[in-house]
Amino acid sequence: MANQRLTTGSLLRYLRGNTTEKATLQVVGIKTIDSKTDDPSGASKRYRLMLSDGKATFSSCMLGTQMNKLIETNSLKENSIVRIDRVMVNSIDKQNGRVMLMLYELEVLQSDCERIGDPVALPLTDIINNNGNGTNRLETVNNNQAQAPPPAAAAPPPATNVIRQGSKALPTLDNQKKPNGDNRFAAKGGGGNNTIDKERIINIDTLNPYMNKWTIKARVSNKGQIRNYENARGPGKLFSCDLVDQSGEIRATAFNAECDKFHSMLEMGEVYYIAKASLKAANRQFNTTNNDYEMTFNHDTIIEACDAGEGENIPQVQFNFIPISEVANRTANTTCDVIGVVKSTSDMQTIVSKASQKEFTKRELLLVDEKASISVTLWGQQAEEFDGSSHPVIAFKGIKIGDFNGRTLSCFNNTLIRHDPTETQRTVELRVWYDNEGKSMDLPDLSKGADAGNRPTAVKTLAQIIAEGLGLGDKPDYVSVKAMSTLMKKDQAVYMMCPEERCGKKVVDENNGSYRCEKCNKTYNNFKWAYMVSAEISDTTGAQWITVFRNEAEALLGLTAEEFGAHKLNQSESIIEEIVRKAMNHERIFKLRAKAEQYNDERKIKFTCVGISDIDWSSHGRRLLDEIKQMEPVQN
DNA sequence: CCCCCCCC
Repeated sequence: MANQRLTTGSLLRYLRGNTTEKATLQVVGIKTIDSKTDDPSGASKRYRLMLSDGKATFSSCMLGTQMNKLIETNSLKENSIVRIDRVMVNSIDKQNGRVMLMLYELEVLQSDCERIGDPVALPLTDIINNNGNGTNRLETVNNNQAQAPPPAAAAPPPATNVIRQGSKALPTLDNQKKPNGDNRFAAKGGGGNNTIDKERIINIDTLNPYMNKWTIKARVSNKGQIRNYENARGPGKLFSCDLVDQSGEIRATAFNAECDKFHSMLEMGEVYYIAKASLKAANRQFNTTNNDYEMTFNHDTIIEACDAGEGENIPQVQFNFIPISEVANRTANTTCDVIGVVKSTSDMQTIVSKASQKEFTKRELLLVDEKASISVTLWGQQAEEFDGSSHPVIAFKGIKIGDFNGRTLSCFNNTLIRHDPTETQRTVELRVWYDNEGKSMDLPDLSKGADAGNRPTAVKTLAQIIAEGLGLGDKPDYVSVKAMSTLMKKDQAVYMMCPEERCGKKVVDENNGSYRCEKCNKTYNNFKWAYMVSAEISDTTGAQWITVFRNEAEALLGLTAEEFGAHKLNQSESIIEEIVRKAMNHERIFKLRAKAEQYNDERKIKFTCVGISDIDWSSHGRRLLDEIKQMEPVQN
């Protein structure tokens, strides 16, 4: 139907820089851009649209690649009606004053339609800087450009070749050398013809490589030291910092001359106006912000300190927290932001780096949230200065995910560590949760081999495991076996464990209400029950003794170590026998870690259970738990 | 254009 109302005049308003309105427009032409990049896969394919507002058309509208599928699925086609949800004006070629509209978000309102009206074409030139009179910019060049000789390195690219991944194909005037004196550095208060336009501040989350003439107002939320490097082009130096505003954050790096200039100027926590820097795709491996792009300060970058009080509305930092349990699902050696309560803190320790033979100091924390706990390593000065004795809420921004013994977190020296951060509601939530219940909860620890149970394993018989010599190598082997538990040392299923969170050692019951931990060299007035179950599992080919710890023992027996320990204390023999009997009468998949250990001069393969699964474990476990609970109330 | 961040 052709009766959709188009937003007359909106194209001109967009081109004049008023890009906030959500106009309804008609797509009157679609062109595929032959990107001529090195990438033949078509991944960088782009579409250029001609849009009509009923009265005017504009033919240089670049469609964001994430919407390519609209065209490829034939949802967006010639004469479709769309609503423009996010658009920006981009000056692509200042020599000739050409501009384009970047379409970042749009919605197809009506796929099939007839052509509406008889619109005329708007010029492709910079209407913003020509006061909307539509004349070619060459006739009204501004002073900067009038004095500038044509830059040798920047022949205007053909319009169809302009938008690509990466910035190399996108020379803008901002990247070219300005001949008229040193206007690269605007001192506070400004001066000259290259001061910052504070009236047109844009949000950090809208920055992209295809725009220029932007200014951001941002706080330095993290600042690195100057580092030296050496590569094929010789030695160099750099520093990086993170910049935030209310919309988001971005990483920025300065090399060599800019490194010297801006490292001394930018202060951690202060707010600055920043204009004219290069933008490129963020390197996910090293970028701890959530921005798709990162910034490089260049020759033309202008940074001006914000006057006192002017930056009050700019946040201190942007966190993108993931729950601790989610760390288990993330790729190792990437970074993330987490927040939690410090449940325990180790003393300072010293290690020697294998690579450099240098000594490093460290401290380990156990960080907890409502669902899980994880080991966090602090290094050097950060470790020395850390005081976790009051169980503070700590936020980490840009912390590295490691995969030792499950999942761990390890601080970089640019990891931001914040005690009781005020910018997030989580601080209060976690404080209340921890003080009321969290401090006495026993949560799954991602740093205690949690991921071992998740790795894919082959299913083999017990005879195959022995015949193939699994576990005899230097590294452990993981294998699954379909088997039934046939024997269990029920009297030794639980032991009294040191109450210290990171210890795990067996304590000696001194039979006077105190319990001695030799590892901690301390005497406690309490202990924790912990599982270490020796069980024999059997299949049709053989039998094997295995050791079953916490999570798997809970799955095997259907109750917690604390509950089991309570029955043991009560000397409820019949209940324990019933629990064990129920655990033994059906087949399950046991996931095992096989690893040879030396016992005097005998090499023996030790099998540790790292996972137990059942055909329908959840309903079975609940049934088992319900039955046990009906027998006798569990005492805590 | 860097990108090291350590050990069990």
